[in-house]
Amino acid sequence: MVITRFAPSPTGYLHIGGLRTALYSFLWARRNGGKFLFRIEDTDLARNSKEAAEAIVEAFKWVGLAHDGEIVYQSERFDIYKSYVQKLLDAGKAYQCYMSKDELDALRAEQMAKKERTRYDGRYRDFTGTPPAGVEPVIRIKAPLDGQISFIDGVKGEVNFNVKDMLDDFIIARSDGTPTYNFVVTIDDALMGVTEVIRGDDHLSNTPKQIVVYEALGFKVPRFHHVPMILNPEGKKLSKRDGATDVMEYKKEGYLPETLLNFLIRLGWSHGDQEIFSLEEMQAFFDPNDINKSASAYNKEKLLWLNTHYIKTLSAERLIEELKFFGMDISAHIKKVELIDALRERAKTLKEFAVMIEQIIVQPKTYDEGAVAKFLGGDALSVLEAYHKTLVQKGTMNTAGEFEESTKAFLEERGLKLKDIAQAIRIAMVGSSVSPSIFEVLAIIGYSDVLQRIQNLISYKRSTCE
RNA sequence: GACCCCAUCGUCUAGUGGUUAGGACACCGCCCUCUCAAGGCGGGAACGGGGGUUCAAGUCCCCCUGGGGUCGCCA
Repeated sequence: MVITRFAPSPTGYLHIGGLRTALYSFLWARRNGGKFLFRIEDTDLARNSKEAAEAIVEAFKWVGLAHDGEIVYQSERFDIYKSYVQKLLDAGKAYQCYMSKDELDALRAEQMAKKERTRYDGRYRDFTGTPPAGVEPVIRIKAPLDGQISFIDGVKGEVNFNVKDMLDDFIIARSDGTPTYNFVVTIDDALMGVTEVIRGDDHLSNTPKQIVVYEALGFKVPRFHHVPMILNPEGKKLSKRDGATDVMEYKKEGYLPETLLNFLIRLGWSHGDQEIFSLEEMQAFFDPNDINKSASAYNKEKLLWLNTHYIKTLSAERLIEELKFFGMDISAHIKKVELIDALRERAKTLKEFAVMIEQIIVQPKTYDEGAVAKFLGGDALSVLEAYHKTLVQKGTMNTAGEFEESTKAFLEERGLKLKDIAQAIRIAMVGSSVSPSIFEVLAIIGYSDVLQRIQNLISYKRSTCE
């Protein structure tokens, strides 16, 4: 049974790097019929907030990655951690260290000055004397003194660390009694039965520490997959300054969850030349052993391209639903499907999509001056008036086909081309010279509103001429 | 600074010793066309450098260079 997990610490929002490792973990568990667990790493009471935890859960919900079981909060498991600290203490595998923070800082400064690597010197490792008064001790684990710690990483391959230049007796419980990260992750991963840990590259050098804990506690070491970081377009580490590292920011910008997932899975992973993956395909093909070793920069153009792809191919129902978030509810519009289909190939984001819809369904309040000057000069206005008259005589019209037929007949009678009137009609309908095919637009706007919009333009033009 | 990781078009990548080094995004050109898109066709564009190994190296080994990460009583 493959059990994976996503374990963010709630210090802020869910960022796209985190979402990517979550996606990978999710897919690998699903592909193997295993479990994908969710844990909130909130042991640092001072820095974590309930809101941040909720924001992460919300973002998770938006992209639609369902986890198995209840969410585990580390802040509710301190008793468990405490018992394991005690276990190590009793077994002589951990000890109390009475070194104060100031002393530690001084030691580090000294080591730094000597250009040595900073490390705890183990002064209380075998201490048996009387502890100094007034110092609350921290608990340190007895790490091996020499040798090598090696493991096979699913993406990096064999990784070796020399104990001498990597490890020291690191702290597993602070002086206030709360346990630290490297200690609790291993306990929880072991207790939750996690078999494969898929996480960011930045944890690679934590791994030997965690292996020390696994071994001290007699737990089975899981398989690790350290996935490379995501870089910003300049090739530097992605930071908050780069903007749009918050998953929910993508929702606000009008990206679909499908887009983001598809984008993220192709960053550092591939399946031949395939670019588009449904969630089902991702589940069928994804294997953490195929993840690239090198970091990858994300590029906005590709993200945007993916979004246009999904907007083009998604069902009208879904699009109508998604558009509501942008204040555009067209679920009651009689031509809603036509509206969606007329615009889906032009909108790059849902945000844009909403604006484009508005430009069609709401009568233009102003007209693009440049377009009016360019396309309504000469006898264009009288042609438009004649066209209006022709439409009035029709009594009613409904489909794009009907509008097209009448318009073509009108033009033919006068020896005109569609070119000669299309832009004038477009300006009447939407106020500018850009829109989808005019016949589709006419059908969407509807017969009576079409007449009115043409009339409006004519009146406007007449009034400005005089 | 120490340790670890990494290195194919501008970007994401294919490539597991023999390829005209393939695809995608972006860019440029042409076609289509009622505008804008979309779409179709075409184009330019890469193995960081140096040594080996081998009949043969983008692929294996070493060095250099460059980039990234970690060195907390943060996670």
